Amino acid sequence: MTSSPDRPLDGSGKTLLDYPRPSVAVDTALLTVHDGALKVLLVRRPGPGEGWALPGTFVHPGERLADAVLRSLREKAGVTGRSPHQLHVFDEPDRDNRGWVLSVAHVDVVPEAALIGSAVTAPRAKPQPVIELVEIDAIDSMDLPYDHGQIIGHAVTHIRGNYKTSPDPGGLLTGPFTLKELREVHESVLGEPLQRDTFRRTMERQLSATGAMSDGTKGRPAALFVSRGAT
Amino acid sequence: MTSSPDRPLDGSGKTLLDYPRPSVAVDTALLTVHDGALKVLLVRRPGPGEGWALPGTFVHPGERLADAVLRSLREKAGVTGRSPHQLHVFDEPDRDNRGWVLSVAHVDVVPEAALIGSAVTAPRAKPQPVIELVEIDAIDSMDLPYDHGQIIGHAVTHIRGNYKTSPDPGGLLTGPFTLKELREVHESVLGEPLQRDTFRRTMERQLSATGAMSDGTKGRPAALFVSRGAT
DNA sequence: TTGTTTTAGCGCATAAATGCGCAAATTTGT
DNA sequence: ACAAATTTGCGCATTTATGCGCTAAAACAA
Repeated sequence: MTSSPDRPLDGSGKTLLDYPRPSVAVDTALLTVHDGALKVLLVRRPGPGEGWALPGTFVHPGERLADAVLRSLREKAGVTGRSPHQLHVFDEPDRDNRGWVLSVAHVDVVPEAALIGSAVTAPRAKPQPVIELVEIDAIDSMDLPYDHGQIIGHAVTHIRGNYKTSPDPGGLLTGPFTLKELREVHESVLGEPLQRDTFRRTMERQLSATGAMSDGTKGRPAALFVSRGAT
Repeated sequence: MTSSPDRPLDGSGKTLLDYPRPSVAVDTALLTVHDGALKVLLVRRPGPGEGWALPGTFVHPGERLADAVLRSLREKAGVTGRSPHQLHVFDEPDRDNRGWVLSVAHVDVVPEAALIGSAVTAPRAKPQPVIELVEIDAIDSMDLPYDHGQIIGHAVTHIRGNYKTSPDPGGLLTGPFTLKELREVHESVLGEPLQRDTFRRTMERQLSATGAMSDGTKGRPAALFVSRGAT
């Protein structure tokens, strides 16, 4: 490829395109809660190097990293409407046998309900599913490619840190929720039980009561809340 | 450039080199404490687009991001022996008029003593210095290029977070130190006074007394400490 | 020897945080 | 009407954290 005539030349009379450049990929640990446990979404890689991996893609020209993440989640997993957060750039020069590839790891959280209609729940006409949710504790025994195991570790640490102080920062609960629902989703993410009063005191100042009560339950209906400042 | 014959082909018969790729740069906010204030190291950019900026460079093939950071600190500022931490990838497609450039922002901390002999303190034979230390509060009025102002903001937040809980995690104090010296360097980084007893209680469990006392002072000599787990 | 200087340990009052048992409140079921 | 179920507010004891004045300790100066 020849130099672009409309780009500035440097001190050696060259443009950026005259120098070797890496391919840049994005990989995303998409976390959700299913059956009371924190899980990560894996996709099946076809062809050589097949197996389970995090959804990812190479970044296209003119594309933001987050846009590449969103494209890969849609194309590989049928998931839309996320807002990924950068974690770390994995830069081992020989991490990919195809050549020099940097991977910008991301993390995002998705409510289980948003996976309805995605490849997770599509009828399994094929003998093997293209996507699955895997419990965090089962990742170590899966032999994922590249640094995907490390990416998941980073992601879990990051998200659990957020869940220590803020009410459902990942938006796992859609719509108003009760204090008990909030605590339970936090317990699922953090993987440990939480003391009811301590949890309530931490969260209540960041919540707004909706004035409505939960319904359809035997026993005292619980008050419904939304997060303050949540859109 | 033609495809490399020894690299795997993808489903379209192409290698990675057949696809457009961005240039990847690293930029580093190198922080230090000087005269009791937190400062960032800026370097002078020659030629077009001259002015002050964070030290940075393009990543070379086979090079880790941290190695590129170290190379840029050595070449642009004469600083060696650091261990940079990744902060964030700045990925605005048009952030650089030379073409598609991603910048991986880093942060590191350097003791003022390690700048001795670097370009900071070299005799100023030229009419303009090539390097300077700028107080954090003065950055907003400097009109730095690209996203360097944001990088500095991220870096300061990150480092100040570390200094809230750990004794001198950036290694600004070289060798054993007194509790007062430790507190003073923390106050310089955080930009606010700290309560003596509260600070001591937070830090003392992460410190080992050396058994030695400071000397050469009038008044009671203070005990000397090192951080636990510090190399 | 005494006084001054400097550092920091500590007693203590106060404030804040935590965890738990109890029961008020509000529903459904009989 | 009463019982059962469920949620959660709260009183309270306990634990933990904070800030400050006082002074012990160990140096140097006179």
